[in-house]
Amino acid sequence: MSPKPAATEVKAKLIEAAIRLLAHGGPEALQARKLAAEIGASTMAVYTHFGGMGALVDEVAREGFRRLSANLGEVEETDDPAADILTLALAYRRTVVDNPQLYAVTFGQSQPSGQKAALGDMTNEETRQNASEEGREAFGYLVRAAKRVIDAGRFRPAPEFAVAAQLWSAVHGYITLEVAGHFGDGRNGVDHILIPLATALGVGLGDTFEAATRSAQVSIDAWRAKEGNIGT
Amino acid sequence: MSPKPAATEVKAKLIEAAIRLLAHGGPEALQARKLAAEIGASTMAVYTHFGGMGALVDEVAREGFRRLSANLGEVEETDDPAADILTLALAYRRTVVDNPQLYAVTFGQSQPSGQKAALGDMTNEETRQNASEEGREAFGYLVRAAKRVIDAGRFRPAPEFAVAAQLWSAVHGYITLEVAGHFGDGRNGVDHILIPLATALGVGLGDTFEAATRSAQVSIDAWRAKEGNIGT
DNA sequence: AGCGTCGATATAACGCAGTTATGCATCCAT
DNA sequence: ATGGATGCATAACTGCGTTATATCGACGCT
Repeated sequence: MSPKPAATEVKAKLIEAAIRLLAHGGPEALQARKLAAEIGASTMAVYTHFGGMGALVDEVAREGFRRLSANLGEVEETDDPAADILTLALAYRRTVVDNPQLYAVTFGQSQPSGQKAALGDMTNEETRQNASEEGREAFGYLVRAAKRVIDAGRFRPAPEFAVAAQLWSAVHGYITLEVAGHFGDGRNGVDHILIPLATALGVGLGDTFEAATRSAQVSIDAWRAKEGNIGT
Repeated sequence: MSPKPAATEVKAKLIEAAIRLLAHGGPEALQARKLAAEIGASTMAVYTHFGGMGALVDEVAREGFRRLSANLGEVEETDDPAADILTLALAYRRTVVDNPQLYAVTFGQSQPSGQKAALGDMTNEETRQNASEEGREAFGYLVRAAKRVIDAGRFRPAPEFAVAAQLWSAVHGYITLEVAGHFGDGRNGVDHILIPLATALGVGLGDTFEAATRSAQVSIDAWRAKEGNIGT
């Protein structure tokens, strides 16, 4: 019937369709039958290529990490590494805010309809490791940035992993809560919470208040120029 | 058949059973049929008392917030408000770590099996508001603590809501990531990430490094005495 | 006290999700 | 060219939330 459509194309098209449906209809739109209809195939496609919806969702989660990594990778390293950290934070936020549904899945915060659980399967080492593997690359950008700030003498000497983990906690926590709707509209949250948070954390990690504020302003100016000062 | 079992007892028993099953079997154990069997009733109990699984899960989420509030409320206010903040953070963490499945539901990170979505229904104002209402009380403890630190002159003058939101972001982010398994075992994460993070944020918010470190130590000592220095 | 009404529940069935069984059609190797 | 293997569509199976229906018990009124 179908003239053998380029083999593994189907797999990619399924993930692509999954992310598209996810963005529009939310997690409940992520269903085998809907996905199959979307790419003009039967539900069997899900099973021949992934083995089940669970594995497909895992792939979607990994793709989210990949896109996050890509977006963080686009942040150029300037000669002000402290500013780069806030720029990374803002890029992190933009990525998640632009597609909250995808990142709800990526961070395991939402498990669409089927069986497997988010935290329930944290005993499942394999799944956890796989997801972390992809996440580690994204985290790597923070580690690298942290090292540069320390090397520049702006942050106190410390293991860059621990410093990056603190930055990650703050930024990830902020974004999670903003997307959950706890901080009013996005612009307000960024101005009054995320930016002060990043600045304060920088100061606490060793930067001077003045230098941290100046670096933040540099990053903010670039951000406003890029994203436009109005918006989500 | 049943001698009219105290009317609204059933509702409470359902939520209780839900939390118990959740803790053991994860989100996938949160099913109408399992809940009914657990309390020795039929699935109709869910519908007469809640209207559906969605509303029951919402109630479970609220109960999670109530327990969190209760645990935060048990933190006494000492004459070192900066130490109190870390104590609150540690109590927050303990609450979540002791029952990660419950708080995955509470924070809307996991939607067991049925229909409604976590972030998908963030357009549903009512649900969002209700959940936030209960969460606001827990958040209130942070706001109050933030105000006390500012009033004591340890933090720079600032709107206490913004300060509390920054603290909340950092702590919530850390806990989320620790529970997701990104920070190795708990003790390691607390020592190398959460405590330095809280201390650094305190410094950035206006405290001196020495005072912040001293206050942190006060809180840590109390924590170790209470929880025992070995453990999750 | 008798009777009617109403609310809660058990039973059973419905709809829709993931999944699986089966057969066919297409492609590759021999 | 033929035989096996692979991908896929169809259709049936399971288990979930949910709903329809009938029944049972309690309460209020006369």
